[in-house]
Amino acid sequence: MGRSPTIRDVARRAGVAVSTASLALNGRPYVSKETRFKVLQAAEELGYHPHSLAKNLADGRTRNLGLITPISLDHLFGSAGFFANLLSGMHRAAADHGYNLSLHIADSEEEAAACIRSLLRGRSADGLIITNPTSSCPYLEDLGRHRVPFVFIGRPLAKAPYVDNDNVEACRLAVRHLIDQGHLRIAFLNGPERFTFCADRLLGYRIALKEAGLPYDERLVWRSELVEAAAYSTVKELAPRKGFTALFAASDVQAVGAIRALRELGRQVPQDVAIACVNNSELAQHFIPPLTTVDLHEYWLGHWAAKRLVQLIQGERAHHPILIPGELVVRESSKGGDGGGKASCKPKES
Amino acid sequence: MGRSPTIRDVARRAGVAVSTASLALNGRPYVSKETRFKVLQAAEELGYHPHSLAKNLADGRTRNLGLITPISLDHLFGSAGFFANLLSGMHRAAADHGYNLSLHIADSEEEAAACIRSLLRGRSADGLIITNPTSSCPYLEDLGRHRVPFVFIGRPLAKAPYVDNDNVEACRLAVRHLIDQGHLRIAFLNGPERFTFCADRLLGYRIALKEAGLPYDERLVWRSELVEAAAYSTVKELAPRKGFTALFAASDVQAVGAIRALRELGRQVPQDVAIACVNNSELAQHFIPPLTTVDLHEYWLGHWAAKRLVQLIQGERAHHPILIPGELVVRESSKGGDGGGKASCKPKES
DNA sequence: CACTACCATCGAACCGGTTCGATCGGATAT
DNA sequence: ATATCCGATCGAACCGGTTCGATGGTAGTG
Repeated sequence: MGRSPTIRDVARRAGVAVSTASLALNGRPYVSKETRFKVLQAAEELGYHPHSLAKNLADGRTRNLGLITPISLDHLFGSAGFFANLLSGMHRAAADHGYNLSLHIADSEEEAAACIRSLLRGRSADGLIITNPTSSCPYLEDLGRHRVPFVFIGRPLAKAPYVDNDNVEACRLAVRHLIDQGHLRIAFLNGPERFTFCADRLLGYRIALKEAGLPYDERLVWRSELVEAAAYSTVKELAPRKGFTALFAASDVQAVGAIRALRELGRQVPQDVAIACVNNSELAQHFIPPLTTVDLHEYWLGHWAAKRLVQLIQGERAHHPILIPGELVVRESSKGGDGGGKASCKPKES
Repeated sequence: MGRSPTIRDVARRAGVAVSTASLALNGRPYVSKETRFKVLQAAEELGYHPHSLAKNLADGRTRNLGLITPISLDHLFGSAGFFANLLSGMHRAAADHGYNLSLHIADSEEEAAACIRSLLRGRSADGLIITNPTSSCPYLEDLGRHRVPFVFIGRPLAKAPYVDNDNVEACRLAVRHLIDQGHLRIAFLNGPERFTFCADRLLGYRIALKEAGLPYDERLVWRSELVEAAAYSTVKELAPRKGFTALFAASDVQAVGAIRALRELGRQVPQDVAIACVNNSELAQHFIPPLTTVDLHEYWLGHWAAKRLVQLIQGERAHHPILIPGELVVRESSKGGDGGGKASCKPKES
């Protein structure tokens, strides 16, 4: 078997010029019905399929979206499941628009910057999706210079297009739920300040309190890294001092660590302390007691990130951020019944 | 700012032919020191960076590895964390060899087949990594015809190159551990027969029993889908009948379901029943009690899959499968102390 | 000194598509 | 009947690299 047939082979067989064959194969106008038919038939007979690289080089589009994740996976929002769902939605949206998704995992932000630079220089992606933007974002300058569209996943500090969970509303929902259960003093185990989503979650917490006319007590707001052990030791240290009947954790692994600490302090969940958290992972589902939590719909986060990026590539002036609503899932850890509100997956544009 | 400089710009500026510039830029022989220097300097001054698409088209290599995952993510080995780690290792190995990783998630095997066909026809990948092969593998014919190298992750039924966890040994280790704890009647909650890794896990279970001189009792081998609810109902139904003091589960979510069922049957873990399982996920770590399990080192699974694929692309006759050893992680659910054996990450070639 | 090797370099062809400008013929307008 | 326009088609240039065959010059060998 020889090499694969090219468009020239098709043209020759159909008895037309190469340019005509190209027009016919791409379903463009200015080709007569008969010619189009001849060309398509020739292509069919030869088993012709266009060479994607050649196509890309010729028209200057790569049909590629680059996903850059500048954080080692085990730290990604404290949950690998999150990432998997994100990917799934992103891939679907990309594929729906005829784009490939190419994956770039970096262990540090510098590595991510290097990776981005290399993608830009090689002109190997039509657009970039970048997760976990931080305050430094060393690649911003490069991005601006090369005029390649990009979208952040997560709220960046710099002014740039992004898609994020509606963290404020997610937390408002969860805390509101605890309040509805009759709790008046609700502790908040938040994540590190350096994450913008932690700032947003704090805001949601405060709004819920305010709406209910409850005082905001700084002494009830704690911080730990987004891992079980850190949450455990933080709670173990700080919990004994203050009176509270419920605890809201910024992530489910933190909730789990908190619960372990509380138990050792002689307080049972949910009897003595009600718990709610964010991030409906496998852990939250299967933990005993099952955790009341906010499902962040990561799938849609990924989906809209890709979709928005495609819009930008197509030249739409798509400014405003996209916020994906979360959905409260009530389970035993907060003592309530089951069920919970349904939230649609149509994002709200802020 | 004009368009990016091309190699012709560089050649012109350096006062050499395009072909010479190409040789110089790629560090190939037959270029004098001075010429090479002139070219590199010109490139530097112009800010030249090669256009990856053009390069790929010219030399016929895409520098792309396609990852095809023919299973919706939430079913992926019953664990998204597994997938995330897999990706991480795969990406690293691919990057180390100068390859991109492009992601293709399919919801069904037919979709995966379509995706593979499209990749092959467009000649858009130098090689393919395909997860979760099944008995049908409708794409095998296409793969053979296009002569594009590929590697399966997981043992396929057909004869084809693959990388997999050493499931047999992983399970032998875990069951052996239960035996060492003094258990004589060990139930096995396995996954569905259609997965080759479940067959392998059963084998490991049997070997461990045999080595210890324990009888194999079919009535102690159960099956459920790889989700918590299925495991729960299976154990709830079957556990009351048979006497056993330990249970080995093929995955950690199954272990969790089993534990829930056992509790409802009035048997505590680990006091009444010791538990061990496979798949060291977040869930296994943080569950109460923490689960004794086998860490499958998915990172290395992904890493070696990519590495082996690159070997195949480079023309090495790399036949034998690669098996990644697992590592037993002993936790409370099996009542033992802590620690556990260390396994190296150098794979064993069978 | 003639003959061969080989290094350095060059121009042209090539990879496989798309696109642009020119051409030609037939239908419509004047 | 002639000018105008437009649909269909063609050839050539282009995208930005790599590679191959040819050439010229220099050094080594008999």
